[in-house]
Amino acid sequence: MSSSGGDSVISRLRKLISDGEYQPGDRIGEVRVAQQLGVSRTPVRLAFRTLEQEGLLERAGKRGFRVREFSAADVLCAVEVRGVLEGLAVRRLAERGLDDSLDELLSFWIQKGRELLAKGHLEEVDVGRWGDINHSFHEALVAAAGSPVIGDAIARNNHLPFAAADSIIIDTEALDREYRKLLQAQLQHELVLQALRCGEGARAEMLMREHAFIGLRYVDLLGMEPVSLSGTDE
Amino acid sequence: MSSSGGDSVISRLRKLISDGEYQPGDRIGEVRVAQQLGVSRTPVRLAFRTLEQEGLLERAGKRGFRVREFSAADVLCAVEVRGVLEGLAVRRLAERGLDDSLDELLSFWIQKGRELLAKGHLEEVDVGRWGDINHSFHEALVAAAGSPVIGDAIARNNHLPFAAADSIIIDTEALDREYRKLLQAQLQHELVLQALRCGEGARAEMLMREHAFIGLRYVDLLGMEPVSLSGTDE
DNA sequence: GCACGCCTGAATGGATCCAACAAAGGTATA
DNA sequence: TATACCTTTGTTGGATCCATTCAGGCGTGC
Repeated sequence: MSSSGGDSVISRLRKLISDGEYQPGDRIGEVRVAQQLGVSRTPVRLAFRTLEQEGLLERAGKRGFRVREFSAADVLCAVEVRGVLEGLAVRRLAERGLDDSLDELLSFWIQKGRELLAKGHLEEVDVGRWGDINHSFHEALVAAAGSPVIGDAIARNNHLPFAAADSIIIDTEALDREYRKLLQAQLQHELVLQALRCGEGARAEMLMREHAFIGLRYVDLLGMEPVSLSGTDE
Repeated sequence: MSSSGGDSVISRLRKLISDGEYQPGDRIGEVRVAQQLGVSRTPVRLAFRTLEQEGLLERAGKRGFRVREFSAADVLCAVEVRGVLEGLAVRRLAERGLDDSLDELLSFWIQKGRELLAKGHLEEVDVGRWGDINHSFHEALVAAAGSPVIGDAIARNNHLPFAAADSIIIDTEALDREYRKLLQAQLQHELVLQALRCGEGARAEMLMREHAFIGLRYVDLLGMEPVSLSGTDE
């Protein structure tokens, strides 16, 4: 019994790491994790291999693993990687043409975004809803790119902390500023769809690349604290 | 005893798959693989998780794995992914400037390539040597991109069959044609270095993207058989 | 006093055992 | 005869056990 459902060890361990329970650079042992999660060593060993492939862990010498540390530069780089990959996806999409059903789907999520932002300000509950809308839009784009390869590459990249498209840091203290950010994101979504409809592959690609930065650079511009991962207390 | 060294199960299994021992789409069982490799189920299970992350295996329903199948379109897509990622790497490199030691290293491998191709034709032993030179050049570029994130993404992408930069198919029957291909590749290497020295990020990126296609599209142009993976006998 | 080597302990990797679940086939009933 | 349920079997996931290896400490010899 217990809540040991299959891959739940992986996600629980991932959460432990991102919560800072295991510090970046720390050696991470099978026995301790197994005890902490209340499971045997076997699923932990399996999870370690998976998380190593995901990039959250790295081999510590010949023996064991350690939690990988990511600098702010790494996070920026991961965001750029997502940008070029999603850019590739939309360029291919523009080149092969946008079919009606996908146009409809994208329009649907754009309409949802419009409705969410229509009231002119942002409330705290809207944050999660925007996350869903944004995720669905991106997912639809990537899924339609013609091959699962791009989606896989993006998915693997998204395992890195703060790299995923839906990991925009929302400062609930400054919903006003966040609202302007989401307005910008929404505009970029609409521009991408516009470019796709016109078959403008290069433009769509560049828009998507720029769009990736919205969670990072735009934050800096607005004077917020840049993301830092390693060893910061909250 | 036996030759069961650590990750060797992974590479042996990878080889079994790429050799067509297990057909794409086939369900792959732990017991059979374990017996075939002469090891217990445990390392096989670990290898399955790793290969799943690498994209060679996929979950078959709720239970077990199956060998993933790649279409020609997927291979093309993986090559394009490598192109945009390596393009990103060199653009970042151009933007932050090329330091002397890297310039020296890249020049070294370019010189090696020049020497290899200087005699005006290609011999069979040169194929492997070109592979090494090419690999070193690409590796040096990616390693210098400022963050391991890009390199990781490329490495993961390279696990897909025929996606790696050093998996140019060399037709030893037509070394003359292959020679012209490698001349082109060498020229592209030199152009990239030129662009890097001038800080021309966009140009370097586009050159690198185009360079990625040299193993595929150029093959088609020359009338060779396009790569096909699934179920073809050799 | 320093260095080399041995010994001990701990942690990981591999093998085996047990349980749970899914798929398939057979039988009974409507 | 067809369908539904039950049984049986095979495969996978989890737990435990054994061997191997790496690291650290201590002792002895030079």
